[in-house]
Amino acid sequence: MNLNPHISVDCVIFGFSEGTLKVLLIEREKEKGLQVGGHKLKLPGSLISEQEDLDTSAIRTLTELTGLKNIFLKQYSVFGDPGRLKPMEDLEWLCRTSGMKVDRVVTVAYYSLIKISDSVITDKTIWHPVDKLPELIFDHNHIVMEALLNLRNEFHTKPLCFELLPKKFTLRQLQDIFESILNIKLDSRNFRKKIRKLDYLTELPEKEKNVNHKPAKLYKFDRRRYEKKETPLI
Amino acid sequence: MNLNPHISVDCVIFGFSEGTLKVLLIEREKEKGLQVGGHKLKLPGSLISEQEDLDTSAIRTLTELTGLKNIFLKQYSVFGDPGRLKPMEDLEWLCRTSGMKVDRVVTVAYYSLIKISDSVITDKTIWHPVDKLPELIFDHNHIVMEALLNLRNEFHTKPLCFELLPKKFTLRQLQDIFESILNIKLDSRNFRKKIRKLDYLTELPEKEKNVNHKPAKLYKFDRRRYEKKETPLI
DNA sequence: TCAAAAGTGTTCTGCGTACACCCATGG
DNA sequence: CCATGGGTGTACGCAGAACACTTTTGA
Repeated sequence: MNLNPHISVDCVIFGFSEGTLKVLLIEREKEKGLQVGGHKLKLPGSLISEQEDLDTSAIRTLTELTGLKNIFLKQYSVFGDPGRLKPMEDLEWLCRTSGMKVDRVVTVAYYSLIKISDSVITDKTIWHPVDKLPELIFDHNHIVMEALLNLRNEFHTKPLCFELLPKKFTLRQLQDIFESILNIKLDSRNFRKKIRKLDYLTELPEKEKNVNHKPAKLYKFDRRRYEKKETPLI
Repeated sequence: MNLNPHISVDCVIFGFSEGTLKVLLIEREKEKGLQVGGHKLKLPGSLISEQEDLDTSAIRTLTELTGLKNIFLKQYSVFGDPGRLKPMEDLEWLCRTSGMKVDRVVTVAYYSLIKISDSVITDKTIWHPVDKLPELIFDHNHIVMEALLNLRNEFHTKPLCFELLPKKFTLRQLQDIFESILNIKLDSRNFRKKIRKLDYLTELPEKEKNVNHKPAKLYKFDRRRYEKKETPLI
């Protein structure tokens, strides 16, 4: 496969567990003989290949590096500052691993939001809380922060929350997700009132089990019905 | 100036006159000896130069090709389909004019919205109504349509409308702009009620002149006050 | 019987919407 | 005095926000 050493793709994969939003990072291989930057983390991404569309490159790269499949990636920005491939040791690492003389790279950035529990990922990957990221290589911290802004915007209008829930879920779980991703508090009476009006959320004839409090009803998201109207959720 | 033959920028400049939304296009030079595609139109754009940031490249390119200065350009998407440089005669034209062996180009797209009357533009440029564009080179028709979607979205939340109005304007002018860009009808009583609540729109002690009907009051947009709150306009 | 979370209804306020008439000017 | 567009107010319905108590379960 022919790489194009001028353009890359990077994927910011958000996930949700234990009430916090996380990003999927990759441990850059520790290299002997090079002290600096040995253990840095990076986003899954790579140079694109010559005959591939950008979106396809992003999807393939993500699968190769993390094991994730069938993920919808949204392109949200491009980063092309001629000085973005700093510090020097990061650039050297890139030249070594790609086997190409790399100079300036414009990167096309994608993001997605997935359920951590479902995802089968390789052992080089790490889910790291977004709110206290270490220093990543190149401008990847910046790329993550921009993705987060985009995610929050989309969250209001698209049914992203259901990506994070099991098929059957309680309204409390749904509310928790809104609260922590958007970093707000919601009144549960008002929240439920609003939810009840959405005809694409259907109540199941089942309840939670084995909880030591009143068991909650289970609901599911009916994507068919949702597609018909494009109404903001919250 | 060193060109990078792998990455380009393209600018979709929208303008408004005679009640319709227009795009700024450039006549590709008619070339003798080449029948095909002689008179095609294109967006202002070009390959980026090696040491320049993407945004800077876009601004510079726009000025060079159209004469427009001090325009805020918003990056909204990237187009990188390996087959986008079709048809063949368009690609040949690009190689000839850039003097480079060009193969695949990923283009970063920007858009903006300006007042046509103000703009000093060179004589190779043409303002063309968006709703009946001819066939442009490469995938530029597609790039324009994507820009239009983004423009309409932004129009609700950002004070873009004032870019299209003179410093002093009437509420009718403002309403006309909303109606035609968003392609909707507004009730003028309700529209004015809403506008009156915005404290960053200030009434001037002046009126329209030389109209053969009741002259309208003039208003101005107070950007200072607007910056303090980021409220959607409509 | 206790702890813990589920579940429910009312009131108030502000916003969007529908709708019809008089006013000031130039010709 | 007429044509033209400027300018205004009211009433209704819906949605968001504030707010407290009862219910069901497992331990």
